[in-house]
Amino acid sequence: MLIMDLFEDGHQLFMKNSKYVSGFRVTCWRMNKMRHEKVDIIFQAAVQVFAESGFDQAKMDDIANVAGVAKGTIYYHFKSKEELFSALMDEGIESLIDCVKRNVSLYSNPIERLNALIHAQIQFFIENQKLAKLLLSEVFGTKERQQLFRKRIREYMQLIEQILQDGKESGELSVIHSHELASAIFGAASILVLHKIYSFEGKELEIEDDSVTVMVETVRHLLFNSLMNSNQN
Amino acid sequence: MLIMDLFEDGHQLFMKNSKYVSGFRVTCWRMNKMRHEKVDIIFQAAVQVFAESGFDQAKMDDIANVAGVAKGTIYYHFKSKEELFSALMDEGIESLIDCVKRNVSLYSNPIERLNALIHAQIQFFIENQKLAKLLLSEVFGTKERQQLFRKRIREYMQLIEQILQDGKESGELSVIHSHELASAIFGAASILVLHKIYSFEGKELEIEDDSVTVMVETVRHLLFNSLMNSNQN
Amino acid sequence: MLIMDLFEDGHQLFMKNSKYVSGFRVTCWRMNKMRHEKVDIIFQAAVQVFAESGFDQAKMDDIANVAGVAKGTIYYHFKSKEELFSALMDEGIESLIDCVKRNVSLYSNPIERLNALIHAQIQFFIENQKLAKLLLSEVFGTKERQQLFRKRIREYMQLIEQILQDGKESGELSVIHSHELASAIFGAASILVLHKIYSFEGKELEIEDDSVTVMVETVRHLLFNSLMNSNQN
Amino acid sequence: MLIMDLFEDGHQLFMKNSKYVSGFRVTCWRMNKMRHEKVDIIFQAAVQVFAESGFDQAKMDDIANVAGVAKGTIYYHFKSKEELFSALMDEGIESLIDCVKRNVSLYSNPIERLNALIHAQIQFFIENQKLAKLLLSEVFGTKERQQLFRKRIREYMQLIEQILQDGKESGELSVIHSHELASAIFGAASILVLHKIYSFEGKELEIEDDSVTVMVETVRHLLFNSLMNSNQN
DNA sequence: GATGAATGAGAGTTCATTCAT
DNA sequence: GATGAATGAACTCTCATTCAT
Repeated sequence: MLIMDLFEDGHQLFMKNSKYVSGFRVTCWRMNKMRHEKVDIIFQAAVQVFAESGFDQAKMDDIANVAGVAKGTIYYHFKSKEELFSALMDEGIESLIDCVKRNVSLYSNPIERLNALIHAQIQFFIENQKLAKLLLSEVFGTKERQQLFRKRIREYMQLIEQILQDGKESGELSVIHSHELASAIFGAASILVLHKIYSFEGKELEIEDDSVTVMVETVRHLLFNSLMNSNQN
Repeated sequence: MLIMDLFEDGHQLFMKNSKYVSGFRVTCWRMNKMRHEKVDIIFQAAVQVFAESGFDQAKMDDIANVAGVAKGTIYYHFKSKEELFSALMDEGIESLIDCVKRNVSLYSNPIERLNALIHAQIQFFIENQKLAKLLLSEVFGTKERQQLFRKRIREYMQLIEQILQDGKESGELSVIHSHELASAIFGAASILVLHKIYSFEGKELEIEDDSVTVMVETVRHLLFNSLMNSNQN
Repeated sequence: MLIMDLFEDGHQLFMKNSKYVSGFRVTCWRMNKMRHEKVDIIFQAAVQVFAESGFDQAKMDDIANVAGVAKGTIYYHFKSKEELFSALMDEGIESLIDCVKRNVSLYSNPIERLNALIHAQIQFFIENQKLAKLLLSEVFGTKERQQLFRKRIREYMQLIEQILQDGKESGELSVIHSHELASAIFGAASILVLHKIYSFEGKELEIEDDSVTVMVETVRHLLFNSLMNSNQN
Repeated sequence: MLIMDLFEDGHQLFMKNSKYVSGFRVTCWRMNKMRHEKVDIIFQAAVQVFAESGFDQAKMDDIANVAGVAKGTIYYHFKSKEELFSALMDEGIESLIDCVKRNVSLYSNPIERLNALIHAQIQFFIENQKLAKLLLSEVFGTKERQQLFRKRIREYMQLIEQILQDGKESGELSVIHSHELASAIFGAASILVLHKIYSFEGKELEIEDDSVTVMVETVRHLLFNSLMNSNQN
C-alpha cells in the first residue's frame, strides 16, 4: 500500500472559508488583521502588479492605478516601494508558515505531518498563485532586500527539517542530511507548482483542478516511494 | 544496498578539463566557440554583473567597467541589454543541457542515467555558481523575456522526463506523473544547490567541498529510497 | 574721548521684561497682540522650523508637529505656507522697527540716537536669533516674496538714513551719501551679529555674553572713530 | 585730507580685461581654467538660474534649458544639483579671494591695502552681480551645505582681519576687536552692494555707473573718518 | 572597430493643499 | 474649529541607447 493513499479520505486541510486579506488569499481560518481599508486595497493592487512584473519592473503608477488611488496615497501609507514590497513578502511568507503549521499540527505521526505539509504548501501556492510567483522569483536574487526573504524562507524550511529529524529520532523516517533534504523537498514542491502555474499561461489554475491532486501525489510518491522498482532487487 | 552507492567508484563525470568559455565555466569538453575576443570579455563581465545584481539592477556601465571596454563597444556587439542577457542565458542553458546529456549518455540503464543526471546538474551548478543564481532567479518571473528561458528550461526537464518514461516502460523505474515528477526533481536539485550557495554568503562554494557530495547523496536518497522506514511495515 | 564711552552708563535699552509673543521674543514693552491661542502656537512653531530650515526646506508637516496641531489646522488659520511665512516676517520686521524706534526716541542728539540704534539692533538680533537668521537669509533672494521683505527692510534703513541726515543738517554728523551709508551701517551690524551667531554653532548666544558688548563696541568704533591713527597725520 | 582721496588717481585695480570663465565674470587676469566646453556652458546657465531663483527653487530643467543641453548632460558632468551648486559657489568664493588678494598685494601700507580690498570687493560684486546675489543669499542659511560656504567666506574675512592686525601692530591703524571688525567691514560692503543691486530691479548695474564710486566712497568714509564732526570736540 | 559624451523618456519620491468628517 | 487621509503636480535623478569622431 502506498503511503500516499493514507490520507486520501480522512484529512481535511485548514483551508476552508479562505478569504482575501491584504492582497493574497489567506487561508487556514487566519484572523483578519483589522487594517485601514485603503491599505488593503493597495496591498491587493501591489500583489497583482508585483506578481505581473517583478519588483523592478513594477511601477508605483501602475499599483496606484490598479488600486484606484493616487500615487501619493501609497506613499502616505508606505515609506517606499521597497517597504511596500517587503511588507507584502513578509505577510506572504508568514501566511504560508501559519497555514502549514496549522495543518501539520493536526497530526502527531511524522509521516502524516510531512504529508500534511506537502499538501498544505501546494494548496497554499495554488490558492495564492500570484504570491507564489512573487515569492519564488524574488526570493532568489542577490539583492540586499532578497536576503531578508531568504532568511524568512529558511524559517519555513526549518519546519520541514524539524519533522524530518523527529521522524528520524523516532525511527519512523529514513533520513540522511535532514537540512539539505528539507530544502530539496521545498524545492521539489515549489518548482513543481510554479512550473504548473506557468504552463497555464493566462488562465488561472483552479483549486478544483485535477492537477492539484496530481502534484500532491507526485511529491508524495517522490518522498515515500523509491523510484527503483522493488522487483529490481 | 542503497542505489546511491552504485556509482560511487565507477562513473566519471564529463567535467574534467573544464575551462571558462564566454563567462561561465563550461564543462564537459565543450567546444570552445571561436569568437571575437572582445565579445568574450564582455560576456564574462556580463555574467558577473548580471549575477550580482539581476537583470534589472545591472547597469551597462558596470558591465563596461568590469569588462574594461567602453559602453559603446558593448552596443557594437550586442543590439541591446536584453539581447546580451538572452545570449548569456541561452549559452548557459545550452551548456547545462550539453553537459548533462553527455554525462547521461554514458549509461544505458535508466537508474544510472538518472543518477548521472543528478550528479551532473549539481556539479554544473557548483562549477557555475553565478550562472546558477542567474538562471534560477531570472527564469521564474513573469516578464516576456523570461518566458523564453522557461521554454528552454523545459527542454532540460524533458531530458529528465524521457529518462523517467524509459525507465517506466522498461519496468526499471516506478513512476507516476512523469511530467510533474521531472519538474519536481529539477526543483529539488536546483533549490538545494541554490540554497547551499546562498548559505555560503561571500565565499564561493568550492567544488571539492564535502557539501557537494552531501547534496548529491541527498537527492539520490530522495529519489531512490523511501523516506518511510521499511521496518515500519 | 571716544564717543563710544558716551553712553556706557547712562542709557537703558527698552528691552527689559521682554517676552515671547507670537514666536520670537518681542522686546521693548511691545503690546501683546491678542490673538487666537492656536495661532500663537503655530507662529512659534513656524519661527523655529523656518529658522532651522529656511522657507523652501521647511515642511508644513514639521510645523504642525512642532506646534502639536494637525496640518489642517494651520490651513484653517493661514491661507498658505507663503502667507504664514509673510505674516511671520512682517511681524518680525515690525518688531525690529518698533524696538529700535522706541530706543532711539529716548534721545534727541543724532549721535546718541545713532548709538542707541546700533545697540538696539544688535540686542534685538541677539534676543531673537532665530528671527535674525531668517530675516537675513530670506531677505536677500530674488524670489517675488522676498521683494516684499526688502521693501520693509528699507523702511528700517530709512530710520537710519533719517538720523544721518538730521545729524548732517545740524552739523553734528559728518556724512556723505547718507542713503548708501545707511545700508552699510545696517550691513555691518547685521552681518557681524549673524557671523557671531553662526560661530556659536549649536549653543545659543546668551544675551549676557560679553560678545554682545564687543559687537556694540565694534560697530561704534567703526562709526565714530577713524581707523586711521590720528598720529598718522 | 581724506584717506579716500589717497588712491583716487594712482591705483589701478587688477580688473581690466576681465572675462567670463565658467559662468561668472572672473577678473584679475585670472588664468582661464581649461575645461570641457559643455561644463562651462552649464556653469554659466547654473549661475544665472540659481541667482534668479535660489538653490531650492532652481530647477535642473531650467538650467538645462538655459544651457541648451539635455538634463542628462548636467548629470553626466555633475553628480547632483547639490554638487553643481557647490562647485559654483566654491569657484565663486575662490575668485573673490583671488581677485582681492591680487589687488591688495600691490600695496604694503595697511591703509592702502584695506582701501584696495574695499575697492576690489565692491568692484568684484558689481562685475559679478549674479554671483553676489547667490553668495550673499545662500551663505546665510542653516542648511548643512551652507556651513561649507560660510567656512570659505570666513577665509575671506581672515584676509581683512590680517590687514587690520598688521596695521594695529605697526601703529598705523586704530583697531579694537579685529575679528569682529573684519566681519562688520565685510557686511558693510556686501550689504551695501547687494542693496544697490536690488534697487536697480531689472536693469543690470553697470560697472561704469557712478554708484560704484559712491559705494566705494561710502565704505571708505565709514572706515577712515569718524561720523562725528571734529568741530564737535 | 571602438569610444564616451550626450540624450531624454521615465521612475520614485515629496509635499503644499484640500475637504469630508 | 480642528482633523488627517488623500491628492497629484512637480521635481530630482537614472540609465539604456545613440552617434559623431
